Amino acid sequence: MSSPAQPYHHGNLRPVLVETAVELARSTGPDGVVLREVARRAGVSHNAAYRHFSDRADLLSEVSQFAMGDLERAMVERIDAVTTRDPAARARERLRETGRAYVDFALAEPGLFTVAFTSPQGPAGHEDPETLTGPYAVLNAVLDELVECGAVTAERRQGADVACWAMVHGFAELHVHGPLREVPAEMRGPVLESVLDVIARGLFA
Amino acid sequence: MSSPAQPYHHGNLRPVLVETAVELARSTGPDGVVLREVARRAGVSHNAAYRHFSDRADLLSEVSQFAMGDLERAMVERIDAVTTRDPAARARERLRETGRAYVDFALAEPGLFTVAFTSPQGPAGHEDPETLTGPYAVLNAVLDELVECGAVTAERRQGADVACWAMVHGFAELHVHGPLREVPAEMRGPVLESVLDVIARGLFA
DNA sequence: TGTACATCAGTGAACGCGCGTTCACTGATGTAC
DNA sequence: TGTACATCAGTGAACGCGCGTTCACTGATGTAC
Repeated sequence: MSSPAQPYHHGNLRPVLVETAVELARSTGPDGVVLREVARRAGVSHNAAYRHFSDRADLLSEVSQFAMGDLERAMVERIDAVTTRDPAARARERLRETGRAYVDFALAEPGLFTVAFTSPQGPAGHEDPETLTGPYAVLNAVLDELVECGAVTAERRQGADVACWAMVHGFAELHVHGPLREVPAEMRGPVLESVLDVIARGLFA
Repeated sequence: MSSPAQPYHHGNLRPVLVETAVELARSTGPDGVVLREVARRAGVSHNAAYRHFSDRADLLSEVSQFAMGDLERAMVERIDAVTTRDPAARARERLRETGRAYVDFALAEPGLFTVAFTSPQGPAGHEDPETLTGPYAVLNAVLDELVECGAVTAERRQGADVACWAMVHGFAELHVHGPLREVPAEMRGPVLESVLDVIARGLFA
């Protein structure tokens, strides 16, 4: 009547492997996503994974997609929490919060942030705009709001997406992997705000 | 009288190893800097390198420093080539050229750019400002010029260095390793210019 | 309801890879006397 | 000028690592009849 502690058929292995790999990525980055270690932690033989993923790159790409989704969720959550009433002020604040959320995620979850940008399939910005998803789509939606409420002119909307993205991505990279990685945490916040000020002055009418 | 083709004592091995490692980094990035391959290409046994470097990380750090110097040289060269007469316009153009040179280097030499930002010793921005060198110092000097000629206020000078750096670094990262890496080359230039416009409007009085 | 059998999802053993690093050694060089 | 000897800068062989991946296999499941 009692089933063995570890039945031969796991029954739910694929999602468990992804989850385990995500945890590994969280703590050790892309290089930490080692097939044999994932299997070990899932309590399964090291090549059981090959029933669910064609190879390590396949699993890693799954992890990467999850991480990108996590970043997107973090951004959306923070953007939606903005309570400013005035539409233009609200849109401006939502843009700021987009940037803060991006950087905060990178600094809080450097492993996931790194894996999110590791060897994904293709470009994020060249599919049919209708079907855009992910952080880039979120940013674009916020920028479109700014145009709609007149805070950003149509002309300045051109290239604004890449400008915003590059700014926060660069800020994050410099602090996560780059030469600013030793900058104490309490200094980062104020500097980020002044960086966001530069973007704001550069974009808003 | 004739010396053998390969004398036992190389006589100049250390710089040759660094040079070889730099070429390897240029074509294949940090992971391509493999001790045994460096030695192979230098025509020397694979552990001769241990007479000159304590380990692979030591050699790689040398390569990283060279690459950072290369980036700096590229920036200085381009900045010095600006011929604009009017001091304020000249300073503004020098800042733009700083950004263009940074991004151009990253895209032309992705391997060196990557290795330059790979595991260097410490932060670039926390030594005594007097002794600052490298790309960050070059940027700071250009920004100081802008303050001197009144194009940037002292208040806006605060954080301007990180803003500029983050912007071009992020632009470069997104295009070299990131989701924009498939963007065709002819589209990058115009987008970079509009990104530099955002910075300019955000900084200049 | 029972049964034969294809298919699915695991297992353990093994391979090959190329690396960084260490060891014991040797050939060449420079210096004290 | 000669010589003994310490030191420097190479050599080739070997080790150990942990990985990704493949192989032949087996236990469990589901389905057609």
